[in-house]
Amino acid sequence: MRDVLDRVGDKWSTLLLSVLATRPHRFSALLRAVPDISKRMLTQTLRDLERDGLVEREVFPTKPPAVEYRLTALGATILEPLGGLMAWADRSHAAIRAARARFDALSGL
Amino acid sequence: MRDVLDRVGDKWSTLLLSVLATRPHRFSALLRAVPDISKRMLTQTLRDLERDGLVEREVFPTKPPAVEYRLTALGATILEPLGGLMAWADRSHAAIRAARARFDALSGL
DNA sequence: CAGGATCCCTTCCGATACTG
DNA sequence: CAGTATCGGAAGGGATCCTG
Repeated sequence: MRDVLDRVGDKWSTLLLSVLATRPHRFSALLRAVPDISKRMLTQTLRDLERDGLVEREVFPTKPPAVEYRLTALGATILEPLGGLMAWADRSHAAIRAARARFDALSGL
Repeated sequence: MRDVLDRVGDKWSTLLLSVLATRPHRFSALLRAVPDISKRMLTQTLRDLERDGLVEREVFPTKPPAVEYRLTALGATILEPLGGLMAWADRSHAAIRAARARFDALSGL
């Protein structure tokens, strides 16, 4: 249970899942689509998602090789609950930032 | 957006929110209700949740002091989307574990 | 192009001891 | 009871270089 949510809670995982939700992407396309992610973290996060069966990897034996990543059927099922959470975050981020500002102001006294 | 999900992705935060969903708890009660959390992490996680306005803290000036933590109205609103995700995790953990076993078996060749 | 390997710095976090 | 303070090991993750 916890390890499942750990993956969802991972910043890069959620971003990658939402990028792949639209259409399959190649490695370098993901690198461009997700600014600030390093090659290292992209590789590692994709491996984790693949290991969990949320993403699948297809290698085209061209020269130079191309690799495409896409959501699996299982991976597609997480989009709805994940979207619910992102919608909540979107609805609530103003209230959260206000709460933080209030808290920090009181702490700074 | 990311920092909001970071808090949700935090293992202890989600556990504390679901414990507090039933009723308010005192510090020591939370310590007992969430096995394996250290005093340090409990304090820190509660501060973060309080800072974000999801949890509120009430101090009773007794001797020795008692402190009660409860969800705020904002904190209560996250329970539904969070529940959706936990339900997904519950539905999918078998498939995920199977995918992991398959992946690890192929990696070990 | 896609990714493995290495170095190294930073952050996380548990254990322990102390306080109002 | 409900914390705070400090230390030290473990883990996260960026930068860089190398390869099929």
